[in-house]
Amino acid sequence: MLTKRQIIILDALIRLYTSTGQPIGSKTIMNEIEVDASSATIRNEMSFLEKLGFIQKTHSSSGRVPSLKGYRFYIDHLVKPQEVAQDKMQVINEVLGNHVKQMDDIMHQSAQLLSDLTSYTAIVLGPKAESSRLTGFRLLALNDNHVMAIIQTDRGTIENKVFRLPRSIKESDLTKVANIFNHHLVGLPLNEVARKLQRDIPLLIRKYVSNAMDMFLTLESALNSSSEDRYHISGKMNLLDFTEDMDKQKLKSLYTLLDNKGNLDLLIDTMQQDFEVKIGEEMNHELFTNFSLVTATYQVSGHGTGILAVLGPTSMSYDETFGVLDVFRKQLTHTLLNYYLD
Amino acid sequence: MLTKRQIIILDALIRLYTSTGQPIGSKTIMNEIEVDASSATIRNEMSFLEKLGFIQKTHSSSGRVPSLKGYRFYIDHLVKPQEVAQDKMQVINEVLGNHVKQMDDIMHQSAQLLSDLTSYTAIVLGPKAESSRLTGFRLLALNDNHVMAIIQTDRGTIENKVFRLPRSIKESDLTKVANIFNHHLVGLPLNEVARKLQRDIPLLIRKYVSNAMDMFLTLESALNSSSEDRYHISGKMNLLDFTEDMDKQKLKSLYTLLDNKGNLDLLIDTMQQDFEVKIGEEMNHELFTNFSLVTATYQVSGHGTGILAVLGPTSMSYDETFGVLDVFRKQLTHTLLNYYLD
DNA sequence: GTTAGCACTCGAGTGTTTCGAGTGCTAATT
DNA sequence: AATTAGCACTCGAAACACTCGAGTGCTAAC
Repeated sequence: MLTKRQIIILDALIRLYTSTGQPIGSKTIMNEIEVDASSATIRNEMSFLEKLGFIQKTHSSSGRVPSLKGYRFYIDHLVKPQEVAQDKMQVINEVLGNHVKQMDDIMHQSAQLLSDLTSYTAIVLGPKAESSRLTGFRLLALNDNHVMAIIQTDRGTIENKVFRLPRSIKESDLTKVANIFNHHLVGLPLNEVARKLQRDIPLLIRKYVSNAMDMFLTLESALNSSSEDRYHISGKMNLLDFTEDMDKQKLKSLYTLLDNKGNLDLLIDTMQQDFEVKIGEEMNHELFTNFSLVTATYQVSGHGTGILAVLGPTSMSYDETFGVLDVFRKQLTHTLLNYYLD
Repeated sequence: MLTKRQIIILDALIRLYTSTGQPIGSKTIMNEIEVDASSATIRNEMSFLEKLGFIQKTHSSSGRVPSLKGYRFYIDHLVKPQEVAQDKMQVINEVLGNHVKQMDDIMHQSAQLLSDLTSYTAIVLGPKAESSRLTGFRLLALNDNHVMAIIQTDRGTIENKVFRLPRSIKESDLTKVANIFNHHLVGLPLNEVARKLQRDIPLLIRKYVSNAMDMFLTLESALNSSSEDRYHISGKMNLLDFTEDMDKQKLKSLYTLLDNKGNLDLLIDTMQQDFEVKIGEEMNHELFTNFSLVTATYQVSGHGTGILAVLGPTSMSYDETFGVLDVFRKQLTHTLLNYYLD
């Protein structure tokens, strides 16, 4: 168990380190904290904290930096979400309060704002209900060989895909196909829909559409895309400020990973709740050892849960990030409630 | 005017430099070229070439590197498009020959392949006819307050946007609005459509849709997006291999620029023809002084002109890039002709 | 016109030195 | 028993000197 003074020292060390980026020595801490103790005393305490694994040296006579265990302790017990400055609040209110028309715009602007305000990388996931159902399905003949499929869910998502059919199809056949789809698929949860689309439906519509495999592939991608399209990422390049230790090759891998939205699933656990922080090694990915991911969820009652995430250096200012995220989650809940209402 | 020997030396110097990246000395050139001349003679010739501005030193006793003027001369007179290796050809044929279904996929895969094969950054623009016309316009009520607009052009492009209307609108009114759109807009060139959308139409539909400004903004963005959506960029991160001289700040600017497709207009002149190369300063942008942009056009008869571009270091292998681009333009013409045909 | 020969230049790499921030330990102090 | 002043020690960063070699320009001879 840590003594009060040890906690104060650890707290000060982490605050100092996250704001300067430099290893912190005993004198610096002495000048920072209220406690009346000489640098020698603090050195003793630091040596103790090091033995317990909360802090470490970069070389034998250097100051100390927090270790993973140190950060973990800080985040679990010492973080004080920082209040967001008035001017920043105003920007957030303006941007998100503004009556934006499209869901994508809201998400996109949130991500951008979040990365701007934190100077880190922001990832925003739109709200997703646990099991949304298919409520509408339409096929629309655009011309002789182009058809548009429109997929609606009970959560307000609308996806559409245009695809070409191998041969032109009679309008009447198209209607029949649409009817079959409506009859067999509408009302089902999306995962069920995907399954039926692969198994049962091909048999049913074979007589109207001869070579429909392409169509199914496309439709399936439309169903899935709602998952990939949930990710909005912004400020990727802010990470460059924290990658001095990486070589070119690693940088490439890092950005290839971030550019490919499918990979973000690996990073972000969509089943988490409230605030969570993954520090460095906790992300289980070599490339991210020097990064931390702070995630917060937001609820839009009746329309599911979304996620806000900030990816920054392990030595990021957690206080500030927590503060900003907290404001965002509230504002976003509010904005989206309006969005779904009117 | 340059003598034959001087040209041979310039040619060898550029080839050597583009393959090693190091300043080239007289002895190296002596060993490379067929001409029978001592290193001293070559030194004299190099000194002459330097006086004319084709090559330059990096410091007073260094080897020479090509100057902008040198590259220009090389590209205008000496480039020999390199034949593409058999195995690479096969990959190209496989990927582009494969019967891909969506235009976007073709473009996207082309960009990716092009950047893979060159190890530079690839930008691909889909074909665009000089003046495509609006051939179809539909409004589709999805539910009480969501409407989908579908825009078709005579070149096969199909854009669509979903937007919400402030209040629910009668089905019949919607039809009337759609009729007005069809009557006044269909058949016109797209730029004309955009103009009318701003000026004449609002007056006409005012009585059916009270607050339609949002709708127009959205529609306009759909019209324009067909321009932004033409850009497909891949292999951005390959540029990292050629940015050792850039600081973090510049890197950020560079990638912010490339990430924002709207900015690519600045880089790529859509009115050019055949092969063109912009070398370093010729791009008129500080960030690109050490890069070159090689562009090639491809024609899909009756469906317009598209652009292939490769962005790499000024010291890139132009021979290879020209070779690859030439194969691509042919294959892409072929692939797209098929695409439009069936 | 060409070339061998040579003095000269400069960057890259390597080793040396200095400096200061920081530590751990010991002995004296409270 | 906890604290602290004092001091020897450590190590990285920065500054500096030295060497090496690839390359040049110039001159004089071919």
